Amino acid sequence: MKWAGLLGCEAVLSSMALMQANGIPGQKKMMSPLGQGQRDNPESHHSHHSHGHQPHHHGHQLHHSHMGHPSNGSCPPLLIRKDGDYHASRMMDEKSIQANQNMQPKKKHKKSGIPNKMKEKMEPIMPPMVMEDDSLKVQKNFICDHCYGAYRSSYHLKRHMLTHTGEKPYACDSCEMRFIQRYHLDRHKRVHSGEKPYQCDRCHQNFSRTDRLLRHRRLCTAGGVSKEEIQACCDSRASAYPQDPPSHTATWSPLQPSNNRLTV
DNA sequence: CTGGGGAGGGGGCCC
DNA sequence: CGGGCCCCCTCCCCA
Repeated sequence: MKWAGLLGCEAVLSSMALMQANGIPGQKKMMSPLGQGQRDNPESHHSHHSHGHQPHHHGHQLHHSHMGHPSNGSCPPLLIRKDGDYHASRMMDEKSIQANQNMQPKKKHKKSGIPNKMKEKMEPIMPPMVMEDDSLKVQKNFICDHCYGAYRSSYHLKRHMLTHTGEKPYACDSCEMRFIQRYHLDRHKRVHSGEKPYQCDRCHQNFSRTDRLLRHRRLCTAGGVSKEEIQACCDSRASAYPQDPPSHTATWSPLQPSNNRLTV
């Protein structure tokens, strides 16, 4: 499909339109479409809570005025192309994208080898998802007008847009840090609390982050290392982290159970 | 190594 | 029931 470079401004929805349609998580005084699942309000993070489940606010105000994006407002800051928005090309929606992905080996998690920031700088001219054989590519219909980054859903695009606007909806109530993604805020909070709820079941080493634990486990189990070797490794670590194992027998686990889906 | 940041993707919820 | 949107988890990069 070669539509991406062909559209004029009139053929796209602006980010404002997108935001009006969907809401941007955490624009000050508003929260995402609480009508949609009415999840957390970022501002509610200022209140104390224990992990995770904030009171839901139901603000729905959109915040139009201060995006401060660099495109001067003469053109829409986003190029949004979806079914119906652009009739000439049949753009795939999220499900179709996923279905399409099933046609190929799943490429779990990006990695072009190009640093993300570099990619943004590299792709201002031609959108990245214009491919000769799009059947082999993940369809990403949501294009950022700032960097031409392509995203699979409006949600991912909106999230990405915050990196341009500098907006960080999720504020830490213990320090001045703010985050674009809520999960990053929750992750950050453990810096303050010092908690390391993720524990390796083998060596009982504790981690504050799931990805650290997972990486640890991968390293432990990578490359045909024998069980004995792993055990030896973990035993040595265990001496440095002489904590008692958790009572449960999960392969890993947050000491405070959560709804994560990690399976090792 | 630790912490922050950007992004991919699964799955749940609502319409 | 399916689509759209979103949350959450995970991954990886970088400082």
